[in-house]
Amino acid sequence: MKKDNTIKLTLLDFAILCLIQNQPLTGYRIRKMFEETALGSYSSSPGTIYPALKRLEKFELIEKITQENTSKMHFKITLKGIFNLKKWFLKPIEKEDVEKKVPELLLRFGFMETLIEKKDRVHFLHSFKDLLVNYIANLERYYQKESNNMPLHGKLAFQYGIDSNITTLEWCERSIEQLKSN
Amino acid sequence: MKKDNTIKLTLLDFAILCLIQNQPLTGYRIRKMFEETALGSYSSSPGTIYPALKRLEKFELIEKITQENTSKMHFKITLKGIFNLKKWFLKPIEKEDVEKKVPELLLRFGFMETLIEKKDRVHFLHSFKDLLVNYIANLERYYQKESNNMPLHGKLAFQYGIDSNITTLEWCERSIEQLKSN
DNA sequence: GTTGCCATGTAAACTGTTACATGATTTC
DNA sequence: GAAATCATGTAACAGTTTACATGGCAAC
Repeated sequence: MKKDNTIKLTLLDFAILCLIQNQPLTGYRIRKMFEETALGSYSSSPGTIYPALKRLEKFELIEKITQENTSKMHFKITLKGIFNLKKWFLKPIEKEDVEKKVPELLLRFGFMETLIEKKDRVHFLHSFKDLLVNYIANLERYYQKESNNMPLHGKLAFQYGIDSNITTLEWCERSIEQLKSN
Repeated sequence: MKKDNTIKLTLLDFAILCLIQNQPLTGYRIRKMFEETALGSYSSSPGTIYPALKRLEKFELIEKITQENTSKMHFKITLKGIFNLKKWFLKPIEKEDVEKKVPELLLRFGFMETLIEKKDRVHFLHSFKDLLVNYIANLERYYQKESNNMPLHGKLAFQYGIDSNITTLEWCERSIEQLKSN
């Protein structure tokens, strides 16, 4: 019996689980995915990936398998891995996520399609949207009050923050429509 | 005589230098700035800030001073610190910065106003813009070719990447105008 | 006079970076 | 047969997180 069964995983760990949720991959393939695809923001160096795979294996979230034809070693997600991935996908979105962890939210959304029901995926976007509306209002309120004391570059950088959150909000709205009409 | 006079600094180190470039601050004030202002993406925990201050002091980029009236200890940027900050502000923007390090570029832009001449600040934005145009074209080319093989969520997440880069591009263009008319 | 904020730190555990190292397989 | 790519790792180092720890000062 374990005292603490909560497993603490990094964003990279989840990204790896996402990648292999549908098909087993070799460590090298995983590295190349991070290096060459749109997932480029995650480290692909061997000193990061191999220790991460070891970690995930230790937690029994992935397992080594050997494919008959090629005899090469692949990593496959386990049931426990699927369970943890699902839990992560469905975790309620917090204020803090919207303010500081948008890339993580996008990773979750981008890979939840096969494991999560449509109504929960739509709910994810609605929740994301609602928090964004609130956050943008706060940013605009702050800007109204403080912008006269800000230097030009400060103002522009702050404006960038508002702009990019509005873009995210509009993306949420369009994505909700896309999901509904699907 | 030192063999290697290149000082390797983290993004947090630069953020601290940015904050104190105009007025000395206590360690606590610096922490609060990261915690409460728009700079919230940088860690504000004491275990991060105080070691960073020690690091910067070791490199002689900041120094401790005591203000007469309050007798409290403040950190002040040194000439060497100013020099390194300026060098960082003026570093040419690379392809990789635009693809993976936009927050760093925004930090540089947001705090370069007092130390960098206007023509160089405009050049920064132009260079940023040009690299974005190219990156967005690549993303769109990729999307055109691959989107039919992508699952819905993959497409939407990828579209988010395109959208947010277009927003950044438009922000660059507007900011160039703002700088010019100033 | 106690609650809360100002203020500064340390220690352990963990993650990630960089560089090194090795060997198999594929391609020209 | 050489070069490039596939493939898997290790070691040293640096930075971050989390938790712990302490004490002064101000406000109510």
